[in-house]
Formats: sequence, structure tokens, C-alpha cells
Amino acid sequence: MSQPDTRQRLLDAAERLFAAEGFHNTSVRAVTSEAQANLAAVKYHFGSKEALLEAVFERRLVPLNQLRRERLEAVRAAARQHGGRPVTTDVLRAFIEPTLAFRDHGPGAEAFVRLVGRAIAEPDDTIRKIFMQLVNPLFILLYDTLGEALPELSATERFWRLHFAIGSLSHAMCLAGHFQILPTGVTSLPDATALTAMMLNFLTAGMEAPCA
Amino acid sequence: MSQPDTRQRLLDAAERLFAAEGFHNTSVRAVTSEAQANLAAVKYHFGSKEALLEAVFERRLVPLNQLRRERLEAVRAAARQHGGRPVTTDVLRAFIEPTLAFRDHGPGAEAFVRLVGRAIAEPDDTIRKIFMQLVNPLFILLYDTLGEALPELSATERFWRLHFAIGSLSHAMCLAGHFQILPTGVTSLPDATALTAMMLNFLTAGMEAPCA
DNA sequence: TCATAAATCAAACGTTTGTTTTAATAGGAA
DNA sequence: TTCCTATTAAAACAAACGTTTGATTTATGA
Repeated sequence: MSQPDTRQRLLDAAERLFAAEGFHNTSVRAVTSEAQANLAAVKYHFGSKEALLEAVFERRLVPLNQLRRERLEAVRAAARQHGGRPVTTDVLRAFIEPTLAFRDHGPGAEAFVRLVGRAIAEPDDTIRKIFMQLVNPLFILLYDTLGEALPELSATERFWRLHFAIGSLSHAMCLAGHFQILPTGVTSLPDATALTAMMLNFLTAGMEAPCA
Repeated sequence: MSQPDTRQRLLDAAERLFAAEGFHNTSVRAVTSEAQANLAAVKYHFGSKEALLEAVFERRLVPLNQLRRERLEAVRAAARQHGGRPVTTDVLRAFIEPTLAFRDHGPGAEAFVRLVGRAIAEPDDTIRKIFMQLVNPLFILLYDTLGEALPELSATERFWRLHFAIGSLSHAMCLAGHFQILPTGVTSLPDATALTAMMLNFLTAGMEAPCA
């Protein structure tokens, strides 16, 4: 029997199922069945289905957020050191590169990326707040750092351009490995590095566009 | 009693609740209760809960799609008439302007915009296919028209840049009237016209960015 | 070895789910 | 009126839901 850590197996199964079927469309029984655990194990290890979702988010989002924060702070520090502004594309890269590269962080990570990509648009207030509580401080840091890179941009413009970028990113996260029919001419799917390069190229141009 | 059209009241209630709480988190009883109709009315008028969702999509998406298609075809025709390419920002505007302006199309339209913004990232295959079946032909037309505006762009680049744009748009649609805390300096929220202008400015720059 | 805690288990809790059935009510045409 | 169809209504369906209980097993440390 592979029963080393029931808690871990529950997190793995919940991560996969919540990403593939959605939170409300996934039953606790489906999770415990896939994890080869007893139905009551969710209550024992986490307390409730919602607390399980919170644990799924926290397990991967806490280290990912720390990495993204470090990269953003590094860009800020480097700019301050040579007395200039941070470069827009560096700021965006500090946030986006670790995010898209995360899908290669072992099995389940790809499902997690899809789960996170959807969480920001989650209708259920309780669920969205669980997620936002974890990522909002980072969004604020990104917003502030973009303000240092683009001081001529008004707060309103910067706010909405950041949301446009977040939309592009989260949509691309949802598409990870979840592919529809491709148009003729689009042969293969890009890896995380190539996708990051394309997205940075696109979003940097949008961020730096002169105001109309 | 306001009982002119039970079918219409069911669509209105379902539209609002599906957008606010999500499809799987909304019960048929909640819909019929808000519509002041009998529980069995959903089965009688639509057949099932899923068929009700499909009707919610179709009621507004069919005319909206027709408008977007006309606007896209008009841009194509105008370009062909004077023997040149369509302009990128005109192509994007033809699709985006009617989409964002739709939230002012009477009561319930704002909720519908949010519902559509989320539908593209819907985990449930059945639901996403109901939606995709309605919008995919338009996405293909948009993809082709962008190819006429930007013939130097590779199919892969164009494909992903379109997805980045769709991500920005759908995220902005989800945010409509559903606002979180605003950062200092961001005072008021833009109307559909102002938001369209900002988004077009952003996405046009991204679309026309030189390849790295 | 024994006691204590941690973990797992089967089973049932009461509710809620989407759906269905059957009867009652309305409204217009003959 | 009378008949027929369209619509509404109340009630129940079986199934699935998240949660909880209490007993049992497993592991740990004295």
C-alpha cells in the first residue's frame, strides 16, 4: 500500500479534481476516492471541504509568492542601486516568469496553475477571498513597482493596464495543457520559456504604450 | 402580479444567479424562487438546468455575435475597398467595443457580461462547450482578420497574442461592477467607453509589437 | 509491556440536489 | 357551454451532498 501520507494524497487529489472539474462540481467523496482515503479523512486532516481548498492553495502559493516577491524586490533594488528606474519588462518578467515556469514543478503543478488561473475570476465570494488573501499583497507590490518603472502613467491607467496584464496571464494559465483545436499553421505548443517570451513581448508593449 | 412571461423571468433570474454565484452553486430552486415561478417551470420551459443555461447564453449572445460579426466584416470590406490592410486597432475595436458596451444594454446585461467573461475559463467541459459553440466561429473570424492586419506575424505569434487579448478582455468583463478595493489615486471607475479606449490602446500596442 | 495518542474506518446523519409525476387551473376556439 | 391545449402547482422521487459519530486500528513513547 502507498499510504505514507494521507494528507499529501488528499491535497494531490483535490488539486487535480478542483482544477479539472471545479470546486463546487467536485465532491469530497471523489477526492477521498482518488486519494484512496476514507471519506472522513478530509474532516480529520483539514476540517472541511473549504479548508481543504485553502490548504491546496497555500501549499504551492506560499513558496511561489515568496519567489515572485524576491524577484520583484531584486528588480527594485537593482534599479535603486544604479540610481535609475526599473525597466518595465524586467518588472513583468519578475512576476510572470516564475508563474508560467511553475507548471514544470513536478506532477500536479500544471493542474495547480490552471486552478490559480481560474481562481481570480471565481464567482463564489468565499473561494475568491481565500485566493485573493494570498495574492493581493503581491499584486500591490507589482502595482507599486510598475509605478516606479512608469511614473508618467496615471494611477488609473496603471491600475487598468495591470488588470489587462493579469487577464492575459491568468487566461494563459488556464490554457496550460488544456488545448482546444489549433488553427492551421500553429503546429506545436510552446514550452513555458517560449510562452513567457511571447507574453513579455506583448505585455511590455501594452504597458509602455503612450496614453491616448 | 407581474406574470406576463414566466420564461423571461426564469432567464432573468438564472442570468443573475449564474453570474453572481456560479452555475453549480446555484440551485434550480433558487432560480424559480427569484423568478416567482414554480420549481417545475424550468423543466417545462427548458427541459433541464443545463438547457436553461444554454438559453441564457443564446438569448443575448446571438444578437451580440451578429453585431460583432457585422463590425468585423465592415472593417474587412473597407480595407478591401481601398486596396489596403485593415488597421489593427480597428479590428480590435470592432470586437471589443460592442462587447464592453453591452453592459449598458438594460438590466441584467451587466451580470451577463460577467457570466460570459467567466465562461471561457469554465472548468466544466459541458458548460464550456455550450459557450464555445456560440463564440468560436467569431474567434476564428477575429483571428483571420487580425492575420490580414498583421500578415508579417507568424501564425503561432498571432494565435497567442489573440489569446492574450481575449484574456485581458474576459478579465475586464468579470470585473464589471464587481469591484474590489481600489489603490490610492484611482478614484472613479471608467464607463464602457473609457475602458474600451484604454484597452484598445493597450492591446493594439501588444498586437503590433515587433517579434523578439 | 502497557498506556496514550494519532489515524482510519464503516455507517449514518439530516439536507439539498435535479428531476419527475400527477393533479389543478387557466384561456381561447368550437 | 364544451373541449382542447397550455401552463402552473404541489408533492414526491431517488440520488448525492458535506458532515459527523463512535468504534477500531495503528503508531509512539514511557
